Amino acid sequence: MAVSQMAQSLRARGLRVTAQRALILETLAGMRGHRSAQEVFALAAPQLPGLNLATVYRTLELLYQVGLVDVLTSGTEVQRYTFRDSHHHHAHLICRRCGQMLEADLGLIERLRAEVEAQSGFVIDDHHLALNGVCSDCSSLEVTSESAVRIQKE
Amino acid sequence: MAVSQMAQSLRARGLRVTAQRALILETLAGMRGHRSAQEVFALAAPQLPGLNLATVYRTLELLYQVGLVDVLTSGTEVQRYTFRDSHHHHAHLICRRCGQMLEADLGLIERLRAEVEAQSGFVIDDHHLALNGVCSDCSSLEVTSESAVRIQKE
DNA sequence: CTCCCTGCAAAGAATTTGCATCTTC
DNA sequence: GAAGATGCAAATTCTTTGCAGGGAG
Repeated sequence: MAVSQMAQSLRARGLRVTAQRALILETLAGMRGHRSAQEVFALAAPQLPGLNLATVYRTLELLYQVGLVDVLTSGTEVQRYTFRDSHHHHAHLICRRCGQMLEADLGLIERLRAEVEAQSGFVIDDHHLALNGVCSDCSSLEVTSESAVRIQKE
Repeated sequence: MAVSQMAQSLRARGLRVTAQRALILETLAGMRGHRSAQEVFALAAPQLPGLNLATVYRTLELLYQVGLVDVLTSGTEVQRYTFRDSHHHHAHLICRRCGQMLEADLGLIERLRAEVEAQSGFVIDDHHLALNGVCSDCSSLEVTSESAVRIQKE
């Protein structure tokens, strides 16, 4: 379970294990995809009456620093966190038009890691490859209705 | 020059070329690295009295959708934009502790592109590889002062 | 028993929107 | 001249902070 690993990581740094932290981590771990602090809060709050949004912000940031959680933002978006369980090597395909985000699996990234670590002195524990472009739906739309295409949000 | 390309991209979509848009694009193009809307505004405003921050936000978002500009956010940060000139194939190394961001060049990513395009139907025009970890400075610090290390922001 | 954490509430930022007016095509 | 853009200012959201009380080690 994720929480026991968290306890270890926190204690190793003299940080404390609390009900809030455990709940927030488990909530994030249980959610699919990349979630914002607000989303995590919405789902976790009912489980622990009195839980505060500020605590969620503080905890996610802390879990990120400790390395249990990853952060990313795609397109024009707010900060999003992901639980770091399986090290899945996938890329994110982000469409400039509709903003949709797909995931594409690929196992080639891992190869870069050792190389980069050696060069930089970094200890890399996660990666995120974002590919920007236009998805097939949006690009076909463009061809169809010519230059009359309006740019819209969402 | 960047502006002429912009004119083309905009007109192709029935969008207009204005002094503000030209200035914002040129300003971003002239700045190194990844800049926030606020930074672009600060530098551009003196050039065009009356320029409004809201316009900068609207314009950067538009330039992103049109594909002239890229967006990214690393670690715990605000939205940042970059002018898309040279397609430099580099990765960003982001430290969980101090938040510093280094760039590491590597030319292997390009290979993935065709593959991913074929699989997904996306037309990819930019990429961004973020590698999260702990930089050498921070990791040596940890070893030295043991578990007494406090986690701090910035 | 000592700090670390959390809840609360208020402060700050960062972004977005409505609308009247000015411009580009 | 018509539809698109911009400037302003207000409204939203998202995040962060100061503090006093509660809780983990």
